[in-house]
Amino acid sequence: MSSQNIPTRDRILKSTWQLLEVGNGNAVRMSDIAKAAKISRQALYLHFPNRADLLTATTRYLDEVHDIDAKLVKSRSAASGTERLEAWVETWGNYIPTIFGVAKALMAMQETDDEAAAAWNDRILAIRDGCEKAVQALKADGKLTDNMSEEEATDLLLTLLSVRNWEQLRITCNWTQDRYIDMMQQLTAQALVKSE
Amino acid sequence: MSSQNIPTRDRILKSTWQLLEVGNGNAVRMSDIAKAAKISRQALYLHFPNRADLLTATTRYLDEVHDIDAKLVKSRSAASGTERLEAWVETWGNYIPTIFGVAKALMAMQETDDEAAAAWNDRILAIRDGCEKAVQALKADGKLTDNMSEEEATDLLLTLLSVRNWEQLRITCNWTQDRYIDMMQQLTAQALVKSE
DNA sequence: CTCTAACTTTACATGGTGTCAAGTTGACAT
DNA sequence: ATGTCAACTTGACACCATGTAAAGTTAGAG
Repeated sequence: MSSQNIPTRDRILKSTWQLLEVGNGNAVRMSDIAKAAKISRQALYLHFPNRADLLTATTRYLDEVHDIDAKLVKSRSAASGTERLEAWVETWGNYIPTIFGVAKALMAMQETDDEAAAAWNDRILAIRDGCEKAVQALKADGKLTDNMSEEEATDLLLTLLSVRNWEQLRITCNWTQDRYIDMMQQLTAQALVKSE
Repeated sequence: MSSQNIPTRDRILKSTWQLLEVGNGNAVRMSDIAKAAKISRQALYLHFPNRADLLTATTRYLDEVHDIDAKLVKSRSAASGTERLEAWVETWGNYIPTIFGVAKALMAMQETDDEAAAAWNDRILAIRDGCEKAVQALKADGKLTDNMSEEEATDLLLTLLSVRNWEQLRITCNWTQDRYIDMMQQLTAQALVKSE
């Protein structure tokens, strides 16, 4: 097994991600992860103090593996505000499937665990930042609708692009990923771009 | 205390609702409910076999108390498709705050408990029906956008009007209820009504 | 050969749900 | 007055997941 050579920590993170990925974020226990990583449940706690920490480390791991920063930089190079909004929706929307499992597990923990709540909040802030930048680009072009303030526009964009909405359309309603992206691009443009 | 005279079952349902309401659906235990209803934790199980059943009974109780059916009938009497969409968004959107606590608790249970998942799904189907009717009214008027099928339009409307989106805007982003309704009416109209 | 870091095994505390069984209480019928 | 029944109480316990604690194993580096 080549997986035996990978450092334990990485093997744990990879296993965590895979289990959450195939199970769509449902009910993955510490013991399941340990089994998948071929170590004892207790050894997990030698690497991560608790479940919340393991999950947040997994999101960081995914960000690294997929070099999300590079993709974000690319989406920021769009010429006009409308193109930038489109690019942002596409970039983030296409990243959701990757992190969905871990995100769902973190969201579920959030209700009861303060640490998990803080961790998830942190990630949301990063996404909100992307939304805000897109709104600002629109505003700079004089293309932001007069129906709302920049802050409201950011709130709305963040809400439309939520992981839950992706889950609803992509998983529950069985839309294709392309259809989801397409629809979100339309929807956000209609909502935020001034019509003339 | 007048509450001593109310039949136990009703007192339980009322307590459940109140606890979930004030706590925004967070972490209400069976023992908390028992204490609030002034009975022992075990007596709860004489009235409801488990937590999922208690929660679903609470939603039905709320539907009854607020006579939601009557409100829905009213929203269906709108003349045009666009008016009907507007009325539906307003009716449902204004009902969300009432059921939010219970809904959140039920959604949280859904991840692990099959019975809770089925119960919540049942409720969603009822709401989906409202969305579908609104879309059909739009279609009948020839006002449904050509961008999507009736089914897709229903999926989208259901997603936009989700409890999670309400929570995001109303609680997390601190929007007023009026602003929420207003924005949702705009958003759904832009997305679903044919522009000419 | 020894020390140490990474791991294993076993055991146990905690906190919530749900089950079980034996007792209490008050109203109502006979 | 007595028995019965339903609604409740009390106390104990099984289950399951997280997290803690402690003692033992093992492989590699000095």
